[in-house]
Amino acid sequence: MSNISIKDIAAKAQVSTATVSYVLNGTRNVKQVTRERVLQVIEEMNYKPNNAAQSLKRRRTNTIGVIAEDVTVFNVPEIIDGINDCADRLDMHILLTNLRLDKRIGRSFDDMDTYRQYAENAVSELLSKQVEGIIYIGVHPRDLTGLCDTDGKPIVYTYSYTENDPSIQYDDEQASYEAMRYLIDHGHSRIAIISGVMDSIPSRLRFNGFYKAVTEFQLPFDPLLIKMGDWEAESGYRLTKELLSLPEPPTAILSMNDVMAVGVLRAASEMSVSIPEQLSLIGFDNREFSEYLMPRITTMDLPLHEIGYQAMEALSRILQGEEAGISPKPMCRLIERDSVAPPKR
Amino acid sequence: MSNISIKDIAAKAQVSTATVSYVLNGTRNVKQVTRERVLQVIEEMNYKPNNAAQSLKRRRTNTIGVIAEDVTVFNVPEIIDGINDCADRLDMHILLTNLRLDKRIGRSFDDMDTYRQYAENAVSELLSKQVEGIIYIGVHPRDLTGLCDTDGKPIVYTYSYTENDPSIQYDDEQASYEAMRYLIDHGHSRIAIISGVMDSIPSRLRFNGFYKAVTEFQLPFDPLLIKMGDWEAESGYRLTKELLSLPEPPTAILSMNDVMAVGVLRAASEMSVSIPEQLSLIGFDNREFSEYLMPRITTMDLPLHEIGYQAMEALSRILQGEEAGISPKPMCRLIERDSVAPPKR
DNA sequence: CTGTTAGCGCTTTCAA
DNA sequence: TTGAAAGCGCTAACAG
Repeated sequence: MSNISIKDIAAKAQVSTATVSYVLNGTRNVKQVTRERVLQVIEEMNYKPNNAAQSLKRRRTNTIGVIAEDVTVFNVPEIIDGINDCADRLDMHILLTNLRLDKRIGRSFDDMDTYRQYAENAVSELLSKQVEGIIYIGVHPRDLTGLCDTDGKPIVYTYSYTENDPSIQYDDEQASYEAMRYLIDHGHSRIAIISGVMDSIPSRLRFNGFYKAVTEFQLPFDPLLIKMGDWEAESGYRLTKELLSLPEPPTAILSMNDVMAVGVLRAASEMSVSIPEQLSLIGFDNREFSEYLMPRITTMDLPLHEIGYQAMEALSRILQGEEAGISPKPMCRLIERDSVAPPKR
Repeated sequence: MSNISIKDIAAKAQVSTATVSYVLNGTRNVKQVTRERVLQVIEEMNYKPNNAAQSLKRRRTNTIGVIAEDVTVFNVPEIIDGINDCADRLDMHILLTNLRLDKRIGRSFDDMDTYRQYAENAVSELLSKQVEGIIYIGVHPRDLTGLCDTDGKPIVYTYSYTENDPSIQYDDEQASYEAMRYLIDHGHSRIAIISGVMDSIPSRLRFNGFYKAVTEFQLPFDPLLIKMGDWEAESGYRLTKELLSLPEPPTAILSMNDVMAVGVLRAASEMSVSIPEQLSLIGFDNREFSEYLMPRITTMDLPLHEIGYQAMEALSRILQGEEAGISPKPMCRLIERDSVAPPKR
């Protein structure tokens, strides 16, 4: 059992506790033989320094807190992984709190009051554990201003943002612009878009990218090709049916997420419209299943790992007293698969 | 900034530090007015107790360590969530370490030496942080005997096991038996099975369940219906082609995971064998995508949340000085969807 | 009901 | 090159 303290080591090695501390931390020159003797005793007794005592004394923990709204939501684990990746390099430690929002409050993210309590408790606990900063991982990009009071400690948001604190997000607008360009490059001009719920940031940004491409490439603009979904497969299904029933149906659909793309697939299949031969499809998120569908769908990969990594970097920079710095937004990357082909004429 | 200590509170509230501590912990009766005064000052100054100091003094941290081999692997987040769920109720805290094994060593889990170092460091760090016990979450069920020396602190394994320590796993054998029964109940008797790699524990156990059903229900036993896959979609694809080319092909396939089931779907589609009309299919794992395939596939849901929950419970019991206790293995649950139908005759 | 005080295990200043 | 000793912020035994 680890009730061995520096004192036990000191006694057994016949030195003072100070000396043990010196060899442990390399804070001072210690005679070679002494050092070796101490090291050996440490080894023998399998001594592990008590981190609580160290933190108390040093008044530093090298630890940051990570608050995840829900670790079971698809984007979160990869972001955590990115944070870990960076933290390992910086020799920082992570204290992870899982708010379990999905299980506890379902999808009602609109009303912050319902989960503010959870967030506050998490922050409070983390602060109590002397973290030097916090990274907050949302499950859905939205404005979280006023959610957490971190008592002056720096906080960085990912996959969400606030008015005052730094936040790391990928470039949604660029992503949908790229997707459109890819479709256009393949010869499409009658391109429909199925959005997520319209009060969501990504929906708006992705629309911007869409419009930008439409404008820039002078595509015929047809409001009938713009459909408002709600992120769920059912809406993709329903809207695709509408789209394909149009007198002049689109030759390609850009779906704002992969889940709705599943609905597109189903609708197309039911209407005997084959993808990609008669209809091209691009999804968003590069969800794991997008690769398993038939056909495997072309989709936008979200730079989740990098978002986490950058969040950790930014926080570290702030901790060093530097500016958060505005590294360029991580970019999405198109994963080319089998759901896009030139339109048949 | 939280450099406010109990002393500051004591001074401002004109009491001793002891009194502050008493009201904070409710360890002793404190006169109503005094308590309120203290509480108010605490509130005013936004005081948060220093956890490091508390732990040091109390010699208890109420904290356990969780070592996840890789948080980005599908089974892990849900297990973590279960641990969290239980830990919240027990008022225990979690220190999570992500080994990042998938990114660092890929799939070479066979050679423990390649990752022992990571595991040892993780344990060592956790011990240093005074965790009272550890839960280890594997990404693949296998024997981990000798991986970690926890220096006498209790450890519970999930999704893996060792010879000497308690471990929580679901019942693989029962699961495949149930799947078989479901198929049999639907009228199938010529049932093929596509396994994972054969040196894996789940493969063997699921085979046992398969045999048990075959024996118990006196199905015609045909070795041609037994195929060894490797967990990947490609193997499901290839083996299904073999199966469907048999003089007397099976009417149903039990695939030992959902990924290989995707291969089954592809092969069947290519050979114009429709599922479930001409071929029934059951998968394993209830991966998210299984619901998005066409048809939505019937699959065995793994009780991941419960595994995590039970691991935490078991650890807590050990910490209380009780026996780990052998609660019954959590059961898998068949998720009925659209890939099973009676065989056509 | 409240206060004084010894220490938890460690780092670090000061002194030798 | 080493040691003595003062605390870091807190809890709890002891005293009143």
